[in-house]
Amino acid sequence: MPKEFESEKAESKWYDEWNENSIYEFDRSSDSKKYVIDTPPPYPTGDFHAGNALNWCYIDFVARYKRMRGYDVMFPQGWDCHGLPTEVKVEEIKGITKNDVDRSKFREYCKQLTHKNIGKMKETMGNLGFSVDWSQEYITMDPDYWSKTQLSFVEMYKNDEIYQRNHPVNWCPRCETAIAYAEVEHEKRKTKLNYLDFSLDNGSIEIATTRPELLPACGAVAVHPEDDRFKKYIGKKAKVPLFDQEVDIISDEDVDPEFGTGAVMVCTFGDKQDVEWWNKYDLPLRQAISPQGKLTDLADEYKGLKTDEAKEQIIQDLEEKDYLVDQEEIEQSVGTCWRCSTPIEIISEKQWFVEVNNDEILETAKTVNWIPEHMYLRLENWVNEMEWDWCISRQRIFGTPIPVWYCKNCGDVILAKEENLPINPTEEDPEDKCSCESPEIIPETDVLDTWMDSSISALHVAGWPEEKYKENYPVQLRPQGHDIIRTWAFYTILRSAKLTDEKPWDDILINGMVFGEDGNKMSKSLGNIVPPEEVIEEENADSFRLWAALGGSPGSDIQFKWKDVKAANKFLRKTWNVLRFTLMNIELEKMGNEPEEYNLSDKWILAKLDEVLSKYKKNMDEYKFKESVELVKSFLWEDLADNYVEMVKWRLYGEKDYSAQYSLFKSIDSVLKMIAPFAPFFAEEAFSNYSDGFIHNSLLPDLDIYHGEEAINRGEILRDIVKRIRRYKSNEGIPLNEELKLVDLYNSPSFLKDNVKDIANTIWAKNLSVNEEPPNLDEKVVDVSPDMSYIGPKYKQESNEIVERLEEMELDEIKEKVRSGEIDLSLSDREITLPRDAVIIKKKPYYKGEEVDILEIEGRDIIITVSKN
RNA sequence: GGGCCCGUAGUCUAGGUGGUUAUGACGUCGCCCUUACAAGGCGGAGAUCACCGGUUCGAACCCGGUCGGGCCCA
Repeated sequence: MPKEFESEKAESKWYDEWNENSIYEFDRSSDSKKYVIDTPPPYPTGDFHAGNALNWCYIDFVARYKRMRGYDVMFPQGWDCHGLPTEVKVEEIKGITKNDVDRSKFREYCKQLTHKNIGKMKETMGNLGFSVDWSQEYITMDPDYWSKTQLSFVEMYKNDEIYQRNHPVNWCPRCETAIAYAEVEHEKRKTKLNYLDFSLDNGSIEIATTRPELLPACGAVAVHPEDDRFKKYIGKKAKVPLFDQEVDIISDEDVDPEFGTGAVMVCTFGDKQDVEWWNKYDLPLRQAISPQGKLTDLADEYKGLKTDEAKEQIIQDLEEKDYLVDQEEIEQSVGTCWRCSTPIEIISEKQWFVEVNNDEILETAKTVNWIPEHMYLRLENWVNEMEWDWCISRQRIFGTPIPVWYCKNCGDVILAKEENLPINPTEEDPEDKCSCESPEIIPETDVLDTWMDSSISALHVAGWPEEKYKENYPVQLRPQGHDIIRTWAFYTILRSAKLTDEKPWDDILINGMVFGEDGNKMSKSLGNIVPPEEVIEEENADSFRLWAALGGSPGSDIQFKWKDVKAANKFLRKTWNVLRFTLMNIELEKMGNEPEEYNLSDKWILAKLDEVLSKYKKNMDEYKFKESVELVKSFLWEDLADNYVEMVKWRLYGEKDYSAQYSLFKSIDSVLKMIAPFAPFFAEEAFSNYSDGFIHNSLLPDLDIYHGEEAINRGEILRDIVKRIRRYKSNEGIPLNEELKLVDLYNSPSFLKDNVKDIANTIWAKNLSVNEEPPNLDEKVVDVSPDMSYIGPKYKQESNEIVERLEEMELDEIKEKVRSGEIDLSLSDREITLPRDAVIIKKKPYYKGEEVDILEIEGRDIIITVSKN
């Protein structure tokens, strides 16, 4: 076995071997229990970053672990291709706009770019060793997939869960498309609050607005019903400056009297609040902004100006005509397009919507097991403030086509037939004519929001729409980041509830965000990005994965730290060396048979291993990766390497003792299997030094050779003695392989008599005696202190006084009382007698005669005396 | 402004159901090459458990408040 683990060699070798041998392939028809994962289909940006990597590490830990527990695991990988970023990128690369080429050409460009990006990301996934079953790969831009998206649309349309109507939508004037509420980001920006005079029949009312360019869209002025300044105007009319429309003065509780003047104008539409009031008070629809972000006919002379140009111009005119009373700089939160940061507008357009049923979503979400639990609250919170239905139409090209046409004659919607899907209405005609018999149709050119594709990923991987999808549905696991709970998790639950009346998954495992070493969220602009590739190059893939496991628990954000990666590497090195030691000292070919007898130290390590294995399984079942790795690490390092190996060296070297060989082998083999899900390359490489086949194809052992308290307790006594003497030697500057003349144990449990050789040979004692009786030494009581865990619950309020009395007493006096067995105390209102248990007695042995050292073991009665030579 | 999470040595961190001496890692200091590993072993120093108040015989832990940080949203 090589001296060191060569990660580069292992990484380049095993990933290919695993795939060539198809060891991660899911077999739908097999009898074994299934474990299906609804892997996130990432957006193919070409960059698989550290945040993705954390998410995928969690998935891979689970996938590999479940396989080793006998599950047939499906770890698929999809790609959520459609959407704006690719279109924008294509326009940039090709130096065109989407309207310069025909639709199919543009789609083709988008597909090419997407394929290229997918290739890059797959490479990183491979480098990190993810056990994806590539035979299950899906790409949402492939007609195969979008036929499913379209089918879901058709089904939901038929169930009246999708409808089309004029409705205010969030609109990006740059991208010229509607966007969903969830795609709106909020940025703090500085702007001017303008104080304007609206004239009344007699006098005027002063309102404050940040958007004077919306004056032509003004449909009302609103004040608080209790506002004494304005009460008298409620129900009257006000005249909008420059545009002269007369609008009602209405009152509403939601007006903040503290903001501006306490009077606001209500427009079509400045913000969500306007939409609400427009609905509530049935205000006129005054659309002053076009889909291109320019002012419309309503704006008279300002028509055709962009909003910011219009704003400037209008302010200037207001000033000239004395309507502008004052201006004030304020900070404001502006809704912007998630893609291009352009401030969004709310405009009324004919769009397609999915009905959002809040109760149904929450009810379904509640039946899912959220890890960590509190992440459910984020969804609940989001759902409870949902007021609009989900706008699913996008005025773009690269997206799943909406499978409908309109009749030119009567305007009816002609829905595509299920059996004709996938279909692109801009390229194909419907099978049947409209019911009005008119032959002329207009294809729908809008495409679907990309969340319509990705929100059926769970259904897709389960095999929907084939009937047998039900065998795998709900799927077992959805892993995802907490940043997309309000989108992907939300939409998936919504769609699952509508299409199947079921929850999409049993468990949802949430991962946090990745921060850079400076403590900020990794981002290009902060320059704190560490790409996974860099870590693999500097250290190795397994150490990166161990960082992901150890850096934090699911749900919590996790900071990238090089020193964690390096520490992980040390753990691997230590494991490698223990295996190397093992293989150098065992007869590998014999390992199939269980030895007939075990030594106490063997029973101890095997019982300990049994305990570690069962805790490990419990942790892994609960997605506690950090705890799992820590558990294995401390077993490997402390129990196995620092103690067990030291205790069995003499048996391995001298007697070639089989039970020691076997126990050592079982231990390190189990350790490797437990770290295999976390460090797959390392584990496979290590495994190949002593076994055929793949470690990732093997099962986690169910050890039941020795277990239980007794073996562990007794073994720990043995370990403590050996450890104590090794520490003694180290402290005394005695080389560990130097002999000690005489070692005597006192107050020893009798079973240790069977372990004289173990102890003597481990610590190099020429002579060793084990005595049950106390040493012929004097013991000095050095301290008597109250035992609060006894006194507290028993004496409650009197506890403090008891402690005071005890502390007042001289050591000699209390010693005397302890000796007599009765610690009588006089409290303020009564006399009590404490039993011996109420105090903790610390003794120190000492020796009057020759040169021996006396060692104690913390927490044990055993006394060790040592004569060096 | 709202919801959720979090404040424990220089840094990161463990601490079901309250029990007095708070865990581990990195770093730091000292000693030691021990037939796998000095990228190792043994040991030391380093914490008023953010702050204030309450419940309790007893609070890092439970309750209330304050301050600070993070995420998501308005």
